Amino acid sequence: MLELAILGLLKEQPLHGYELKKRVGETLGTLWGISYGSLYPALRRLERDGAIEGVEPEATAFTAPIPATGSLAGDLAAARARRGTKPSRRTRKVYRLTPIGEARLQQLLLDDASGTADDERTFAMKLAFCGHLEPTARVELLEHRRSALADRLSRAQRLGTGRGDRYARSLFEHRTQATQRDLEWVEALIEAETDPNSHREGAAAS
Amino acid sequence: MLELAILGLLKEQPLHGYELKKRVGETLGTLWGISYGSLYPALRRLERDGAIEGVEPEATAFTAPIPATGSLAGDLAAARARRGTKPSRRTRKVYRLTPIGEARLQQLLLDDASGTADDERTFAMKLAFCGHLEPTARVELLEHRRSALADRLSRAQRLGTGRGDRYARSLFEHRTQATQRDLEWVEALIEAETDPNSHREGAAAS
DNA sequence: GTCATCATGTAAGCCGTTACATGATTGC
DNA sequence: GCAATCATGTAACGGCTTACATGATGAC
Repeated sequence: MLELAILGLLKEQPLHGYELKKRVGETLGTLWGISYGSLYPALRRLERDGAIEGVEPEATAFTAPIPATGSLAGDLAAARARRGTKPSRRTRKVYRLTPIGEARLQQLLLDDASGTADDERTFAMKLAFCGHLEPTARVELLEHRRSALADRLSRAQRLGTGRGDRYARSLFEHRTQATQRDLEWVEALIEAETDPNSHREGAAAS
Repeated sequence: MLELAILGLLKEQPLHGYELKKRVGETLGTLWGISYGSLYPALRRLERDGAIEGVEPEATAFTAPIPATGSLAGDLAAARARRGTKPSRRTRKVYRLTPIGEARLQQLLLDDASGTADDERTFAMKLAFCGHLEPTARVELLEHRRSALADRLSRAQRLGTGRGDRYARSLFEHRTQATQRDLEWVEALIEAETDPNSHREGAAAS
């Protein structure tokens, strides 16, 4: 999951750890807040495995490329000096996805994590980054989710109103309804995917 | 969390591990399926701490109490022989809540687990067992949840439509709506709690 | 007598967290 | 120069899962 988040975000643009953490918070909202204690070790691991690599500081966030002198620290200082305004932050390490990392991302997006606890989070992550998937694979992901939700729903409906006191029952009902809405949502996503009309950029999703 | 589930279920009636696992699945539905690898160690831990204790086999599931001979295995066999029908299963250990366990349950139900990841699960568990709480404490639990959800919602609304491509945005929107519904649900629960009319047994919750 | 199910347990490991420690840069 | 924030990192630990091992019972 952590890997998926990191690779997915780096696919869009190079980032450093601190920023990465913030983005995960924005993308997954309340669903997940990663901690530095897991993030930084993960970054080093991914770098060791060749999935990500550091980028030269001055290439980071500015559209105009600046010729390097060979000294990293020197270049950084120079780049800062050249602009009068808000300099980039300091010793941060900006990472970028390598081809190996791309492959790894595809793999993580594809592989069947069903049956795992924490289905919700995993699917949310996958959905957030499924734009990097081929349309076919994307539909497959959505269909898979749909069938999982449909199963869950029918199981819940077979159980009726649930057991326990009114609190437990209310919980059960509320969850069942939530599942139903999740299902409808996923079905709408699938339809949007299938219907070529809604594929135009800027089309609003319900 | 595991402890909460165990103590909450045992509060209602004595059960053995295997059955406990099934009940958690029924109560929490898709939210959580515990595994034996965590359940049994937890049971032993709770027994060691005096929160739960084993019950005599024949007292387990039958209304008519049968005098014990002193030999557990003997009593079990005897009890089985006395009935012609479906005998109880074998070497299962049936546990019951002790006063210490009750206190522990109250404590777990009460203490502020906000800020923790996995808020959802924890609240779901607490709600499922909040029938064992005093009305005041119950309302407090609900109010606490309400304020957490309200915060979350307003933060989401301040962010607008969310970042990223249409998948990420759709996820964001869907989650925001889910939060809104959670909030309405909790508010309804609070109102039902406050209104003395709806406290009659058998009253239907919307 | 053997298979499926019920039932309990252990060992290893994963994936993350908390708490802590440290350093760079900017704003005042 | 001092505080706030940005930024990176490490160590210890926690809770749960998976995979494995074992045994009892009932159905056939």
